[in-house]
Amino acid sequence: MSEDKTAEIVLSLEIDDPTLANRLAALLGNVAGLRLAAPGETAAATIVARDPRIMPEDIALTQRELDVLALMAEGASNKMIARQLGISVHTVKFHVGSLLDKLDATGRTDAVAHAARRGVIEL
Amino acid sequence: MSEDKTAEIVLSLEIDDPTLANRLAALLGNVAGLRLAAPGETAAATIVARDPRIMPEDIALTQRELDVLALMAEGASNKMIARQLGISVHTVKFHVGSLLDKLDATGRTDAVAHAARRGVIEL
DNA sequence: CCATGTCCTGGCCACCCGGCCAGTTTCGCG
DNA sequence: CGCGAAACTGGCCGGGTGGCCAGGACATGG
Repeated sequence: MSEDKTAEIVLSLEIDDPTLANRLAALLGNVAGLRLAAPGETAAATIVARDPRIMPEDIALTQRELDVLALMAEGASNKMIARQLGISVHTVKFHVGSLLDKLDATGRTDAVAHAARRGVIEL
Repeated sequence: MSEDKTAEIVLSLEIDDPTLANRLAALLGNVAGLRLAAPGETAAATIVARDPRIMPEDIALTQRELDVLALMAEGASNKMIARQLGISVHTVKFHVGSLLDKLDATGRTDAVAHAARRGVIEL
């Protein structure tokens, strides 16, 4: 494969909105140095709709809550989290409770899902 | 706000690789009808590296397991899943057990996280 | 100095979860 | 026609989870 610096950049277009997709395709089709990927072709980059990571405002979580949240996302139990952070299980429960509250979740699984959706944590 | 059909499409560029990012920025900067988003600006679409959705191999999950998994990601309890799918809690547990096994997870939270990471489900 | 917020800990308890055992039905494939 | 895979159901039980009560320590800042 030629690693030519001037090689075309292959872009994959994954936009649900047909209008936006067509306009982008038309626009990008005329750009020298760019090429839209053929179906199934491996692209260097992908154009997706919006970006879920761009959050208008992130939730106000304390450092400790972020610690607990990160370990929760790893599937750690309260006991494991307690050991990891060097605190008691009760304290972990306390932080988990705050998390459920702030993230508007019904359980730890829901909390991790919400946090991931809002970009608070990176899965 | 002018909802002109010919308005510029604002693109956000989120590429870690500096080389690729610079080349794309240079290329796209000259395209009429396109504009790169200012920091913090809401973009119509985002350019990301590669595509996380392109998975070398997806896990072999049965339809029912996918049903259960989807509801798990919504934070639903076994009881809620059972009601939703019209099956017994025991059966839900059965499917959850298979899920934990196939996804190599230690609990339902871990299972959802793994599934999301591998693109099996969309958070 | 006292209020506020964060972090930490304990006990108690109903409920949920996951793993174990067991079984049935239905379906497609060889 | 058997045989396995998938789906479904049951009981049992130890341990995990989440909600409630209570309290204390420590730093920031009004």
